[in-house]
Amino acid sequence: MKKISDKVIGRLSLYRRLLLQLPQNREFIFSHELATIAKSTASQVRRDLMVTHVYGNPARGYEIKGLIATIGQILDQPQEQTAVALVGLGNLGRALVAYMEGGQPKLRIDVAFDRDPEKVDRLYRGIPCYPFHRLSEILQEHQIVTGIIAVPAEAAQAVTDEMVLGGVKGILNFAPVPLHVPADVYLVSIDVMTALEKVVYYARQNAKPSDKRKEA
Amino acid sequence: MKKISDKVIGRLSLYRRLLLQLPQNREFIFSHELATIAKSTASQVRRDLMVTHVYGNPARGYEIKGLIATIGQILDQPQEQTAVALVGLGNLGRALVAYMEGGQPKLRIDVAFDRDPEKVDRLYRGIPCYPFHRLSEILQEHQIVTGIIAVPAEAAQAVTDEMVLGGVKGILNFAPVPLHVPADVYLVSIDVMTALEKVVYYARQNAKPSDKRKEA
DNA sequence: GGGTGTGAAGCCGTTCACAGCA
DNA sequence: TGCTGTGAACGGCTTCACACCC
Repeated sequence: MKKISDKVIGRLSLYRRLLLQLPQNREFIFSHELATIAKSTASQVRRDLMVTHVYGNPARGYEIKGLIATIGQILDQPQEQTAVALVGLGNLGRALVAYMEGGQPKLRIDVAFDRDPEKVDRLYRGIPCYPFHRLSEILQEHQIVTGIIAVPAEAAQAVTDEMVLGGVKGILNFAPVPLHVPADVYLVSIDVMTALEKVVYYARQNAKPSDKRKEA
Repeated sequence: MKKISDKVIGRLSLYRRLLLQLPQNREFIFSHELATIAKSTASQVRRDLMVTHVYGNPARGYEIKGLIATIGQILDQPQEQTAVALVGLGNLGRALVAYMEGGQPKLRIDVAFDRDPEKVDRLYRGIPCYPFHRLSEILQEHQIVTGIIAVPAEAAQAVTDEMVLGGVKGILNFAPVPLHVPADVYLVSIDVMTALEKVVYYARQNAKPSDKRKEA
């Protein structure tokens, strides 16, 4: 299978989620319809779907079942569930646990880690929680290759290093620090403060022109 | 001031945060040094800093104070604090409150909203919480132009519409749904499940080659 | 010599536009 | 006729490369 770009993978994940929400009896969908619900364009959707090799029919559109199945083949582990490790069980960590319970059933948070002795060696919503110092050991033991970092900035690089030691190859980071990882580890950082600053900046730009309050 | 791109705004925000963490007595920094801590490249940094019109000196680098001040002029509201509204006080919402307490002091969550009558009409960490139906009213009253959506997917579009009605021009969305907003509203969506699926995908790709466990 | 500022090139992702087909 | 699949054009961002300067 050739390389599929980052962006396309992200959109395929979105398309699948949207397709799964369609009425069960719905069989086909046109690119422009999927584009509408994904807030995208028809060309973009067609381009993206090319990588699935699910071909649409000009009269009917794309077969929904086929798309869902093929996107699953691309994104999901062939077998059962994929185990993910979560480090940090603060508000953010707990929000993520809730998120996952609703979402993709193929992904499961298998183990959690926290610094707080109160949380360690207990279950949180069925997830066992261990202390930081057992990180790499337990990741190796469970053969986990994906980790989520939900700890404060100061701890993030140390946690990352332990994860890498434990054999993790993909990290989703919520700490507001640029992390250093080896070349064979894929890192996605979600920087909430930066995102918010962007929004504030553009909100201001857009609010300015109509300074004399446009609301009636 | 000419248009500054999305990406550049994001990096300026990051650069400022990193510069603020430098030792107080540090006066100058070279582009390659800033690049190292930002996990970027020297050319990228120099390109980005061009928009600030803070010029570096080949012998010394860039003056840190000047950079921080100029980035502040670009990103921050000229006067005091910028008020932000938060909708949804679940785990995610509370995590965001905590985030903001640590971060940028220029940004402050002024009001919160929740569906839960238990939370409504009380203070959470000093932030007053109102019911959903007062959203647009209160946003207008407080002249708030920036909102954060931290509610479940089902409620997100309705909340968005109310925000827009209330005069919001920038939205940071954490609900896993593509939202529809008018052209003059700037929207950033952070889709955690999609980000995680990306990470899982690439983690698998990277883990595969060394299937016969490389750890000694 | 080593770093900056910046045109120019390169790269990638998106959009256009159109032939082919149900 | 209206939609698909896709080569080609376009546009934006990043990287290169080099003249200029301390």
